[in-house]
Amino acid sequence: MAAAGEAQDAVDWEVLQILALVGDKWSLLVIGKLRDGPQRFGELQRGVRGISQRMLTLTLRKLERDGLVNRTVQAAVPPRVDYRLTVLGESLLGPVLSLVQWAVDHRDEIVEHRSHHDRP
Amino acid sequence: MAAAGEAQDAVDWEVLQILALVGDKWSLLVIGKLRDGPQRFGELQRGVRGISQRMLTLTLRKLERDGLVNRTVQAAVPPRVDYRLTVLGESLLGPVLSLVQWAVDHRDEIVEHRSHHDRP
DNA sequence: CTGGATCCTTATGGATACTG
DNA sequence: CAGTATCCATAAGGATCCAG
Repeated sequence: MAAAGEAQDAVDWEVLQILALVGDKWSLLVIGKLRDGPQRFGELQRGVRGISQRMLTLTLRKLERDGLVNRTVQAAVPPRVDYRLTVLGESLLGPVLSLVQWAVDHRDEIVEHRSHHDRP
Repeated sequence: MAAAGEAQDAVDWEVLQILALVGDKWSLLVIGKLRDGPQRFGELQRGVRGISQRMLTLTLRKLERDGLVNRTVQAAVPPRVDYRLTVLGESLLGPVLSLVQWAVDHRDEIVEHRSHHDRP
């Protein structure tokens, strides 16, 4: 009977998918910024503190590939490129925000425990 | 008026805290395994597919330091060490599972979009 | 059984310069 | 403006050996 093991593997797969989507430093911050609505490349870079041009590009490419973000180019001079959350991307907002809310609710507890652990 | 910027920074801080807690490959899997109840080091290593001894140790140390996991040693030969989720750790389960549920609900959509993006 | 120490390879990401 | 390309430093992580 390998049903239990297979079920566990399935769960693991989902978890790893989540991490592949938003488990890096920038994806969640970019998605969070895009909550404000469609934005241009430059707006995003100014909005997400500390992100480099390179990482913004890589992050947007990944989010686009995974279907969370939509990229629209308007051929003009100077060029204008807008990024917006897709329906799929917006559907991710709920679960993510509940996690953020958890962090808000427990930040003091975490910080407290961490310092207490360093100096018992 | 810098209130908006400060609020955004606060949100960013929470997001980065989440990533520091569970944004790595193994933390979520270990937490997921600990849902089954308190377990020994060896059980965890067998339960979390592919984790090395080193990474299990490091992950558990981090989770312990952040107050998500409790470590109890029973002096004996051979030594026995049990790990269990703390109350704080269990409170994280809800938000995390809603995220997992999201991945379950949209896995087909994600896979489909990904392959479609590779071959347009 | 639990887990620390070391070596070594790869992945990540910042800085910078250049292009349509 | 919106990238692409390159170089380089650091971090992450696997394999292995050793010890209480």
